[in-house]
Formats: sequence, structure tokens, C-alpha cells
Amino acid sequence: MNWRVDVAVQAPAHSALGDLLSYTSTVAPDPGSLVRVPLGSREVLGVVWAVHPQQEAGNDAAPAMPLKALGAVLDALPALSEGWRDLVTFAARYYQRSLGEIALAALPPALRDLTAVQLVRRLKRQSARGESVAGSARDLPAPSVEQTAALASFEAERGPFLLFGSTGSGKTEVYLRCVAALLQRDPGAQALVMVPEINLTPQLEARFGERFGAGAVVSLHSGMTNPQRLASWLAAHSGGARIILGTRMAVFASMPALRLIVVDEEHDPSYKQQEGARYSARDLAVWRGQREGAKVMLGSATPSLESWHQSRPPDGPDPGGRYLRLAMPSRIGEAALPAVRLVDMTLQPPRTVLSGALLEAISQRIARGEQSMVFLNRRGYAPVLACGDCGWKSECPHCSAYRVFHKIDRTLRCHHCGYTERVPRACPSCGNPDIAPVGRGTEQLEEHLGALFADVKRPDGSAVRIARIDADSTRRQGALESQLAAVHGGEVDVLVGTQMIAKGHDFRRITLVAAVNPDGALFSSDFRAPERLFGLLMQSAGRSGRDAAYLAAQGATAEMWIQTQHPQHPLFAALRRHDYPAFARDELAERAAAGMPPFAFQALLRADARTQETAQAYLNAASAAAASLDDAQQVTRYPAVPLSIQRVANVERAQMLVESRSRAALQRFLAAWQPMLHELRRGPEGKGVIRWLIDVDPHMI
DNA sequence: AGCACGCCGACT
DNA sequence: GTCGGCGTGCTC
Repeated sequence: MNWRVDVAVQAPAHSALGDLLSYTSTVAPDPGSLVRVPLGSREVLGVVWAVHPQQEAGNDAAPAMPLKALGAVLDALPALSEGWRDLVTFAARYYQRSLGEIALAALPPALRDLTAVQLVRRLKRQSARGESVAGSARDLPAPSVEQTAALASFEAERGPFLLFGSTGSGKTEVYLRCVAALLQRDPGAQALVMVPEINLTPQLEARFGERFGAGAVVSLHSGMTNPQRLASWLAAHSGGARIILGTRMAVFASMPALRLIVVDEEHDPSYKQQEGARYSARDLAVWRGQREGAKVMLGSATPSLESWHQSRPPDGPDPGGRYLRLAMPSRIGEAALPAVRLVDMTLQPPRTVLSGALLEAISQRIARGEQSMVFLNRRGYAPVLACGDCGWKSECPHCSAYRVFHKIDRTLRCHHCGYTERVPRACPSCGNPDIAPVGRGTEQLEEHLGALFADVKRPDGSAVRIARIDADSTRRQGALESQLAAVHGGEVDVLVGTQMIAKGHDFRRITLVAAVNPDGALFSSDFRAPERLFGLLMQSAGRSGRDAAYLAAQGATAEMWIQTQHPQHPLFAALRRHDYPAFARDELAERAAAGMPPFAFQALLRADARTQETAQAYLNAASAAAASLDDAQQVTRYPAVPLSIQRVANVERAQMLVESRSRAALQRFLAAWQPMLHELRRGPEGKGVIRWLIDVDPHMI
């Protein structure tokens, strides 16, 4: 008997290849099997999606294109489950990509170039290692009243759950106990725990390893080497690993006994993939949990407005949410949330970087041997270098952006395309030797603080130590770890950094956190900017005063300082009271009135080309073609516009927003639109278009 | 996405 | 005369 095998292979949706490629075979592999197949001049990895008996020749069908023969079936590995394939299918449909692109991206890269023989050898080595059994909880502090209540609801209800717990309320302990309860009930079960950033996996891995035994826990994120990722993936796929910790990519991990998914800091933008298949790992986690009968727990101190709205109380004025909200408002161990102090920068002398009151507060912390943390979301020394005579600015020749001045190595660096040059000695335009930095970044702030505190002494009489943590200072492998260790070890008095240091790190001796210039987000054209800012400031505030016992012993107080030109802004009023619900209520009211998410559903069509006109012409043609679609009445198509950074690496970028009150209508619209986009690309309107893509539920508009 | 094919500039 | 630039097109 001959078979026709339909296989998913790595091929992007905008290549004109079909979703699945067909091959002939004399054997019928199980759906979900990994196979090697010929594709053009190479042989690639594929996943079997369907198997059909081969039609006998001489049928009435048109003469079919001759199919190539299937290569080796990697049957040493159990086939990927139907649940996994459903997840991939859903993600591919929802985000308008090909099955193969999602499926292959979900597999560890090392698997892609492994022959059947190598795989067998690899599996033998892996199983020889053996896994340790999950340990049990002992000598644990009793859970708080709020934790107990959350755990009880979690056990009793189906979910999905939104764990709304302020920073320091012990969300991680709740996750640990949910996993513990699961494993006690079903020792063969598996749990998936996701965090937004690679940086946060080591400390979480340590905590889970301590509780359940290191052998029960594996990590899955892009910071691992290919062999490490393969080992973790195989441990998850075989069912051997009890707990998978990972970043957004882990949502696609093959886990035969998946019973629980935790999404920590569910509001974090990192869960939305920003290139390739632009999926939201949080949204897929909810879908996957439902499909596979696994409970889903989303956790945050400042939930996304989507999740907040989705978890609105069923007995409230607007029932209909699908998530169950579990609230943990109190900080563990009697520690109060830090007091929020606003500094009105309009009352400061012009060009003030750090107000006198803030400097005084930091000095006092230094004198007491406490640590302070200062945030500025801009790395480098200054965002622009400019000539006062002729008006020259450090524009990037390849992008519509300025190159950032990095004083440390005297370079001008484009943060978009990477183009780097030595700083010129004089203005390249008029020869004026007096070119000056405009604005400030973390490098300059570090230098500035060093000068201001040059005469301030620590309790032991030694000089103040200032450190900086940002993408530049942590480029080297292991640099972040050693810098964090220095902060934990008390070797730093003032830490300067970007939002990199705002997330998750449990600094014990920090009692003051300051945001130097957060105003940009208040009046941004991006409607999500206030939501992000509120989350970031709350999270930053949470870095302060985490050690309640220390604060009590010292009689010290934790503080969050915010320098702003708009102290009356309602966002700050809510922040001052640590009142996320009030902020969310106001923001949701605005979104509802303006018909924005979560009350509407959006997608972007983006096109890149050599010229802006070409990119926009393609989008306009696509919009015109869409008028004939069935769902066109239910979907609003906005005009094509350039991206806020219009040109990157000499590529012009344009986009068009489409929006609907109905998610289903938008989905149908996009699915019907896609073939038109392919066709247009091949026609005259597509001439000169470098690429196009669809971003469903986009974050940056 | 890869990878081959294909037609124009600076080198052994 | 060749090596190689990346534009265009194809892969069951």
C-alpha cells in the first residue's frame, strides 16, 4: 500500500508554498511523527500532519504533480500529541502564519539537523542519566491568610485564574504550592511555569529546584545552548521532567502530562513575540490550558487591562468575564508598600536632572548604609549629539533616528541598525569643534551621580560606590549575574539602570527607588503607554523595602520617588495610593469610550520597501482589494501610515491598522485577505516590496 | 526561510 | 578572462 503523507516544514506564510507539503511513502507514519523530507536541493525536518491512502492512477482527478518520496521517519521519538498539533494549528490560524513555521519554531533547533541515527544515540545517552524524584515540602512557613484563600479557590474552581497580588505578596509561593498540590495528587503530572525574561529564570529555577529537587525542573529559553535546549525539550517530551520553566517559547513545549500552566507577570510585553510569528504566549497559554484540560494561572501586581477586564467580578455591573480573579493585596511580613513621592520638576530650575530633595534623600540612605536605585529608560550617555552653530545632529545615515552618544568608547551608535562610528572631533557639517550632547542617558546619570556624591561618605568613611546596569553593561556573558551579585553583596550604594533592573530581582537592602524622567509615556501616541508606565513604576516601587525585618529594625522607610513635569496626572494619583484597580477602571473607561482594546480587536498589515511610497502603495492596494471581502463591513480599515521609526537600515516601513468589534469577524477577514496579499505581492503593486506581514493583537501601534 | 540561477564590477 | 554582489524565483 502506498500513502500520501502531508508534512509541515519550515516555510513562512508569505512564501507562496502551501501550508503542508505532500510526499509519497510505503509506510504510514503516525501523525505527529518527525520525518526528514527532501525540499528543493536540501533535506529538512518536518512534522507529519496527516496520512492518506494513495489514490490509484487513472482516477478522474487532474494529473497530479509528481510527489517526492518521504525520507527517514525519526520513530525513536514518540509522536507529538494531537493536543500539541492542535495548539500549533490554532496559533498558525490565529496569527496568520503557516503550520510549518510555527511547528518547526516550536522544536529545539538541534533537532533540525539530527539524522535518525544521531537521534537514537542521543536518546540512549539521555535516558541513561535518569531523573530524580520530586522532593516534598518541609519546614515551610505557613501560608498567609490571603495565600490560603487563593489556593483554596484554585483547588475548587476551574479557572483560568488571574492572581492579582501586589509586589511582595508572595505570588511565587502560591505558584510553588499549586505545583506541589498537583504533584501530590498526580506524581506523573507536568507543570509549565513561564516568566517574561531570561534573566528571571535562574532565580526561579533555584526556588523550584530547592522545593522539588533539581532533577524535577528543566528550563527552556533562548539563552541556552542548542544541546541544553534539546536536552530540556526531550525531558519535557518524554514526560520525565515534572516542571518546565521558560520564557514565551516554552508555551509550545511538548508535555504529554501537562496539568498546570503558570504565567508570571502576565502583563509583561515580552510575552508578545515581536518578530516572525507574532504570537502572545500568555493568550496561547490560556487556549492551551483549555484544550488540554490544564489549569491556567496568570499572575501580576499590575495585570494587563485585557486580563483585568476578562476577570471582572461576575456579580458586578458588567458580568461576562471568563477568568476568576484571586486577590492578594497585602505585602508579606508587615512591610508597608513604599511611600510614593512626586517631585514637581516645573518648580525646579530649568535643566535640573536630579532635584535637591531627591539627592538629599539618596545621601541619607548612603549615610545609613542603605541602597538606592535610579531608573532612566535610555541607555548611552546622550540620545543625540548636536552642533550649536549649524544645527547638525547625529542622525543615522541608514535610519530615521539619531545615533546615541556613548562616551565610554567615544562612539555614536544607532540603536536600530547598529551602525557605529567614532565620535567626530568636530562638526562633520561645518567644522565647529564644539559639538555637545543633548539630553541624558544612564551613562551620563552615572557620571553625574559620581560627581554629586564625590564628597559623601559611607558609614565606614569610604567613598560612595555607584554602578550601572543596562544592556551595554551586561553585554558580556555572565556580566549581569556578577553585577547583580555585587548589588546583593552590598558593594553598591547607588544603582543606575534601565527597566532591566525593575523586574523581579529581590534586592534586600534597597530602600529608595527613583524614576528620573518617566513623562514620555504620559502623552505618547501609543495608547498602551500609560498601562506600561503604571506597571513599570509599580514594579520599580516593588524593588524598594523588600526586607520588612530590616526596615523595622532600622526604623527606616521605603520610598519611591518620581520626578515629573505633570504631578497632577491621574496616573500618579493612583500610583501614590498603589491603587491599580482605580487606574484600571479609569483606563478601561477611556478605552471603552474610544472603542479600543479590549473592547475592539486589532491587526496590523505592515509592508517594507525601498521607498515609503512603494510600501504605502502596496497597503493601499491591499485595502482596496479588501473592500470586496464578506466581512469588510464589520472591519474598519485605517489609512496606511509610516511607522514611528520610518526607516531602519535603509528600509522604509509602513503599516495599516484594521479593527473590529468582533474577534471572529476580524479573524475571518484576515484569513480571506491573505491570498489577496500574496497575489498583490506578485503583481505590479508588489513590485519593490521587500516583505509584508500581519500582526494580530499588536502591541506597538 | 534557504538556495540556485543570473547578470554586471574589481581582482588573481 | 573569473569571483562575487544581491535581485528574482522556486521548493511537495
